[in-house]
Amino acid sequence: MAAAPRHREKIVRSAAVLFRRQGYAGTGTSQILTVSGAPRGSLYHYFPQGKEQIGQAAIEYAGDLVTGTLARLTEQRPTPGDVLREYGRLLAGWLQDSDYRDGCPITTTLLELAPESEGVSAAGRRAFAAWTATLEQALLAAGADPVRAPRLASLAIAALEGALVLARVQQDSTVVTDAADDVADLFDAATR
Amino acid sequence: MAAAPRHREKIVRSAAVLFRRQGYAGTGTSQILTVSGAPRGSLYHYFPQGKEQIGQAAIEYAGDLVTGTLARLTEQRPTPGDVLREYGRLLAGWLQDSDYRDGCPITTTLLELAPESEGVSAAGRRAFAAWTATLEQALLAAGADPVRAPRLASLAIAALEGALVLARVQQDSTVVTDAADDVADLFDAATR
DNA sequence: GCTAGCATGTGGACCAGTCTGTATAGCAGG
DNA sequence: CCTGCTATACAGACTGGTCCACATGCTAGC
Repeated sequence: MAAAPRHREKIVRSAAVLFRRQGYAGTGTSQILTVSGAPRGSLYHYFPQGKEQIGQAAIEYAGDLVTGTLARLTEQRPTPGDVLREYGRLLAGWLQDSDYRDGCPITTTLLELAPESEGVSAAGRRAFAAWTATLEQALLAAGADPVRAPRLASLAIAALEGALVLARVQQDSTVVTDAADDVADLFDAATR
Repeated sequence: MAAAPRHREKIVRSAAVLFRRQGYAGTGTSQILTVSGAPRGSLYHYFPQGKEQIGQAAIEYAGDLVTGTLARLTEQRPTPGDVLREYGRLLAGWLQDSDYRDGCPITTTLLELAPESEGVSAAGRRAFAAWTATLEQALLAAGADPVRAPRLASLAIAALEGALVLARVQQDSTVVTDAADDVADLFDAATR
């Protein structure tokens, strides 16, 4: 080895931030390079398949962050309903703090590339699966019906995902906390 | 007047289809022209503010189609819950028929441009407002609590919106019908 | 009722800039 | 000295947008 690989991480992180705000096609590789401070050579050294591979890496990176946050909340909060309520509040706060620019970190890229790009679709599938699995485990641990749990978990992710779109367009994050609270009530009812 | 304006409509319709599948930035004006059969001059004749104005027109066009569908269902189906269940089935069918390419017709463009582009954001706001208003009216007509109705309507749109993203990535439309059915049960409970 | 003039819309050539991706030279560390 | 990485110059395709000559069909004036 030589010259520590300083740039790979910065490229992925910068790409994730930019894709989240302006979308995949709306973000040029040059912009990723400017923001990350990496030279073009490094980009194609780490990502020989080019931009699409960066899209995949960015989704994996951002997806893991969300999974980690959900897992942490699951440990901290007493019930699955409270996990969801708290996560809704977190999302609403981030949205407001960014002037309604930072929505879901993977949705935009996925909508632009899925199902056309297989690699990106697979990364998105893994991310969504991990998120729903985390909620599903929490529901099962709280005594929910094994048939009902996965469906409720998917509903929660879908509702939050959609609420983030509405909130961004309406520049009002109420819909996010409201949706989280409503589905959380369903969680409560299913684990009582 | 002279030379009947043949091309405007075709430009908007083609743009709506393309934006829905590949996103706004991922669709070039040349592609819109090829698909619509219009010449470049016509595009900038009808849309002097260029591509962004087409994005706005495409959102208005697609938004009105959805509003119309929801209004029609509201007349045909006995309860708001049944409207939602039926609409979920329609969406799932369209998604499957298009090999999971045709999701929500306005989400992708909105996520790419909102809140940066004011015109596009406003068009999206109007579309979402019309959709939720249609469901809200149905809920109120069925005797739902005036405080609860708008919130339930927003939840329904958010859940469907998010479910369409999940379904497209997972190439499985079950989540759409499931989400619609779950929220429809809430509609039923609120109008009983 | 003819025609000149005019607004509306068509068709496409063209431009400057940007895009993704390639090629290759240089550099640091084992 | 060889390998992993950095750094930059460059290429070809394509982008959104401008411009202008031309076709079309209504209307005012005679």
